[in-house]
Amino acid sequence: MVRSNPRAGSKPRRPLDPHRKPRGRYHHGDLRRALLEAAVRTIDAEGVHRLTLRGVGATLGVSRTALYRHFADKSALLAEVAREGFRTLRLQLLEASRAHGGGRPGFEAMSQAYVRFAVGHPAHYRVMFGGILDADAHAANPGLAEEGAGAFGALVDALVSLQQAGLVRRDDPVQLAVFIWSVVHGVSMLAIDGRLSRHGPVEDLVRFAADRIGTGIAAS
Amino acid sequence: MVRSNPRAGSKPRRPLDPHRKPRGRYHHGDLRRALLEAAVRTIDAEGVHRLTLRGVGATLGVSRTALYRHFADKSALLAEVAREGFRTLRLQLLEASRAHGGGRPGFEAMSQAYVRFAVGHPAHYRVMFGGILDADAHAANPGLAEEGAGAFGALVDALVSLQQAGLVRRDDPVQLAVFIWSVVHGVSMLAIDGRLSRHGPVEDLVRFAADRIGTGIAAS
DNA sequence: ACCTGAACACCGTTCAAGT
DNA sequence: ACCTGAACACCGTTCAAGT
Repeated sequence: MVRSNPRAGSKPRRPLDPHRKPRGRYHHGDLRRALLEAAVRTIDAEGVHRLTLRGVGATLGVSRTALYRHFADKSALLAEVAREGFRTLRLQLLEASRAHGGGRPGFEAMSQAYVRFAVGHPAHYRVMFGGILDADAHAANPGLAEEGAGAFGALVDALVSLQQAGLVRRDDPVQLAVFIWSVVHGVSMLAIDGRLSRHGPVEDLVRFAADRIGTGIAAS
Repeated sequence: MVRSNPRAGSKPRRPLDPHRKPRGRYHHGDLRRALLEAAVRTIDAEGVHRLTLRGVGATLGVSRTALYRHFADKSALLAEVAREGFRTLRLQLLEASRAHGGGRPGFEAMSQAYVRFAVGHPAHYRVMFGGILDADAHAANPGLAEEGAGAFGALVDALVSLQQAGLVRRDDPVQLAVFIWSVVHGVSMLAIDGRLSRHGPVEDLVRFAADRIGTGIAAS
């Protein structure tokens, strides 16, 4: 996969797809965007620990240090990947909720959408939640926490609606949301780890969980 | 933290604690054991991504390749760390169950014990569940899956007891256990990530979750 | 502004050699 | 058996230099 004879040929760099470079001498239309997308692609295909800056550079036909014009370091790249992940997740949760109206069906649809996002983008999800980003990375990218809070907020809002409809007990909606979040997060993580493969389709487990939770948090 | 001037001095290796070497010319009483413990220590103190083979070697006053006598590679070391983690987790679950008898109190005690283990050994827990180990690592260490199944089995057994006592609805106990597992795993992961720090003590969330689940899975 | 190549200080892993 | 030092093929990051 990698040339085994270092510094041998003269300049056989730039492995693939030079058509990626739009025009202009040597800059992309939007290197930053391209970097982000390439990172997500290799992360989802091969896992975070396989992502190398030199690799994404090569994929884009760009030097391995070009990235530093757009991100402080590797960690900043990953933080941005996570931020966009939270944004996408929030949009998909809202869409699921909208498409199914409120009530129990809407609640289960959101749960399914959450787990579907995680299972559909396992490595992306892991960058968001897998402890890959440290405190410094969070501090350097305030938008990350914001988007994370936004995704969580979608859950809280849905719960509040259910409470107003008299479908859910009037506990603190934040505590309720944290509980629900734990469940879908737990299912997602176990599914991503392949630990649920012996136990039938994940959708079935999500449905079962949503039913049991529904009973557990129903208004009395 | 690391000497910045490479290959300068003659042999200022062996940074700390030569008293660690028992006797004999140059082997430990049990290098394998020492390696495992040193790995867990630095993992819990600094995180998995900070664990280097050269580092644990130096900590033990041993060459950086000595490890290869006891483990195939870094991944095999981590797999063994995970295996021991599952073993400890299972023992702590059983102990919590035993100490509180069956019933709801025993169930909540197990839940608390699970999350306590995770929060008490965050990086260790992440090696077990964080997707650090790939399929090859699992294939190379069959005991890992066994211990994982053992820990899960403790949960299933507890659920079966609750069913027999008429306290839990008679769904498939494995499906019930997977659901419960998702909840405690989700709480653990979010707690480890520091995402619950704004929402009060984790114990409170676990108690709340156990209550709501208890209602949700109660025998009708 | 944006990009490059060379250099630096790390890694994990292999291997011939020592006892 | 168990351990070592040197070497190899990688990393992320910095920096002077190019356009």
